[in-house]
Amino acid sequence: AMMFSGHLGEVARVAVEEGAAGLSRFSLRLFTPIAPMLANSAEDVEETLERLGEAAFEYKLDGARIQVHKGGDDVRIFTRQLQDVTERLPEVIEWARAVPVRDFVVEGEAIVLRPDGRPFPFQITMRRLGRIKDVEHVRREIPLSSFLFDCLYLEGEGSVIALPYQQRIDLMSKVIPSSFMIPRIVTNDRAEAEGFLARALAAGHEGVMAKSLTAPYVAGQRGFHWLKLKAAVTLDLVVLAAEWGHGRRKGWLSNLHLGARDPESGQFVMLGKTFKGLTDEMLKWQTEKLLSLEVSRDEWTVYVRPDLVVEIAFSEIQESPRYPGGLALRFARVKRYRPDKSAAEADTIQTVMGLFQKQRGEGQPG
DNA sequence: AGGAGGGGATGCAGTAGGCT
DNA sequence: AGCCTACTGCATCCCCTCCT
Repeated sequence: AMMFSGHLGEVARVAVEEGAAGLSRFSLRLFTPIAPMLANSAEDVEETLERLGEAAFEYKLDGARIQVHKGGDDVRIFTRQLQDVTERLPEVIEWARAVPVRDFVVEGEAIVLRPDGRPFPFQITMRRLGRIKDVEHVRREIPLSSFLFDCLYLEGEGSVIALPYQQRIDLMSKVIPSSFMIPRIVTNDRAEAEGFLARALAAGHEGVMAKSLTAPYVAGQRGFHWLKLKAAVTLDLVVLAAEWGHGRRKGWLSNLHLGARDPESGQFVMLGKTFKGLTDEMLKWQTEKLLSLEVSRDEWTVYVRPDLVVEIAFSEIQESPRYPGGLALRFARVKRYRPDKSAAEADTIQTVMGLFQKQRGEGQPG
């Protein structure tokens, strides 16, 4: 495992080039992890079907990606970053051994579910996955489920990464119990796909993945054969402060502190920071603007009069041990500035708490 | 296509400090 | 001297968008 603890590029070089296969650049060996195939985002089902035509739609679970290698009695499990996490996931070892095929490599998602099958927040899965000590004890309290969506190698077939996706799924379905397969449909019908997406979201999941039926497994690449579809949620928040950037952002105010309005106190509740989504032009503009609003500063940060409103996209609201409001945005990024809005029109902490409750509700029974 | 810019959370290991 | 807690730093998981 030591040799794979380094950077992704190292691993890519370790894998053997397979020029003859053309589309699939790397061959696969058991117990040598291969860089996972990645996805791009799509706006909606319509765009997805335009790009892919008839496609597979699968639930997108907010867990941790796993690549499971089995050779005889030996099982090894790798993360997206190709870390060997075998010892932490006894559940996976058990089902992999139970599959009546000697050798395989499959990919999927490991996630912690509630008894009724709805997902816990990602934080819970992380709590479990990060746990190294007392694994046998935590697995009773935080059991891990697996849902598989691809097959890279199969006894009797060898490497199947060059095969079209639908053929890989067909091969996998013959040996993997259906309860371990990710919920999936194949369609070119917009309404059907939209219904499937709505069910995924209603079940508390992140959204869906849409996948070309004909594409090979393109290791390590973020191509357009796989597209992710998620619910788009944004908040209009107020910039409370900004930190000086590093590297190519040196000299610009980059990392924004974001706050929601609290009508009761008239103050703003910080929900986290972001530096994502900013073009150089926006960096330049906001540096000038924020300096004009400066009220104080320290070594890294310029604090400003709460005035500027930004539209912020994010993936979910998390419980935060760090911020006073007890909530923080996960993967916040700037969509655009809202010069048309004043700070008094920004979204409130009550709105954020409402979204958080709704989010929890979707992950809970009833 | 890859790098840069850094977000939040977790668990773990190490250290500091207080207490018995 | 030994034990407990608190804090910090590190590695790892999840992820995005812009720029070269």
